[in-house]
Amino acid sequence: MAERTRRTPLNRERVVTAAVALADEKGEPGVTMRALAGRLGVEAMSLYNHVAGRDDILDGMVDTVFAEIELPEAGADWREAIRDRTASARAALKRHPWAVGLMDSRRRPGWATLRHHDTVLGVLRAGGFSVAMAAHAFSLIDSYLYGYVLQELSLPFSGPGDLDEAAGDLVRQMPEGVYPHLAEMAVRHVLAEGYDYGEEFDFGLTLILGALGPDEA
Amino acid sequence: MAERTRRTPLNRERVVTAAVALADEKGEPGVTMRALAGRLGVEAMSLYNHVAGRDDILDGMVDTVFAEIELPEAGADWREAIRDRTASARAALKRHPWAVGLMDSRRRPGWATLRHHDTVLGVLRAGGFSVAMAAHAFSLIDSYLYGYVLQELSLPFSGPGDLDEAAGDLVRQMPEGVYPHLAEMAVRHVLAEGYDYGEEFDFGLTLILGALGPDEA
DNA sequence: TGCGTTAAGCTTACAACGTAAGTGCGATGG
DNA sequence: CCATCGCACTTACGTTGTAAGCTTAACGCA
Repeated sequence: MAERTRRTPLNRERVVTAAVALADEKGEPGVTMRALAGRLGVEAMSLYNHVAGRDDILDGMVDTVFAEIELPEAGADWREAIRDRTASARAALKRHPWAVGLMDSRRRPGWATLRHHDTVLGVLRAGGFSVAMAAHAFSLIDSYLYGYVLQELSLPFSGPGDLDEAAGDLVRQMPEGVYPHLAEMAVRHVLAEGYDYGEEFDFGLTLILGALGPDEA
Repeated sequence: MAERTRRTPLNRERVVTAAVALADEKGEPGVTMRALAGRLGVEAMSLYNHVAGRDDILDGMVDTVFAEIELPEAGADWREAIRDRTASARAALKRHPWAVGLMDSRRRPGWATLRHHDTVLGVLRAGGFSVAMAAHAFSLIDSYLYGYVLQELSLPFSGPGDLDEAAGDLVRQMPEGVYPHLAEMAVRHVLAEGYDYGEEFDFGLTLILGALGPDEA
């Protein structure tokens, strides 16, 4: 009787949540069935009572990330709404750096993902976009968002002004004059004081949002 | 003496090339050291005489994809040049669908990658872009490109007008009216005759290229 | 000609992975 | 009180990347 609540019951959500935390700490390959089970105080095979397998867990993880993105309010100005939701999405994707890498292998969107996409489309439609134009805008904005984060993650430097070790090696190995424009960019721009790649994002988003608009045709 | 050329000698390039072919056929997880060795008529451990390990092979594969992208000619109009190279890049990334998924985990660009980036920067600089503006443009264009391909690959349909099985299930399971805008988009746009997601790409690229330009400041 | 060095194959072995199969226990419902 | 069943457990298998060591063929030089 003293052990009535000896352990909180497992379920799919608890498994996926633990998997997200584990991936945040050790990266996506760190999410092994045994490690995940260990963190939940359970043996590996017990997880199969709640999820279909590792792949199912990865699907759930991606959906969890989408669930973290703040949905825009329906009433607001569409540009404002898209800007907010894009910032929130970018933050979520950087908080869980494994998410972008998983996206291209997941073919089954979860309900949070669907809900998110539906809401964004709703904002555009409410802003006066035709169905076709909303599709264009949606594709363009999200392509930019995902692609930007993808590049951000594979950058050889992490913060303003500091290259990491690998990049340092690379630059040092670069024979003089072979990649002149790359060298110019590195020296005169990226390594210049105060540069932050994060600000690059706003430039592109502003350009895109400025050029986009509901069609009058 | 009859066996002088009993087998063509192995080297890093042959290993990586075989890995690319294997990944094209079986996907990235299909590239196992044993399978790869088998295709080269060799045992798994022999590969380690030519590459540092599986990770090194993956690095090489990504660089191979960049090597396949046609470099723009230096003299041409920058918009034309960027458009051509973007089309070539998109084709290469679709020819090797595993490449985008690998990009975010590779931190060591190969020389083909560097050469490619350098040439693109060169085109922009020659077109009159300042260093800072070239960085903006480069980031924006490539983000769009990679993000677009990423989305394209995770789409639940493959060609115009046909959903694949998983997507069919999904649409059927969608409770009426829960994702109204998604449903509208599916019915009135995506599933409409003649729709091809590939054309979506040009819309975004044209918009971006139209809004970009060398700075006069 | 013969010998030492070296490059690049080979075999063996191991820990860690995902998961199929089957066992056992504790709570719940008739 | 007993049957059922959900859920965790143990065991086991095939596959993975790769460390360690062995073998052999080619080559430089005495």
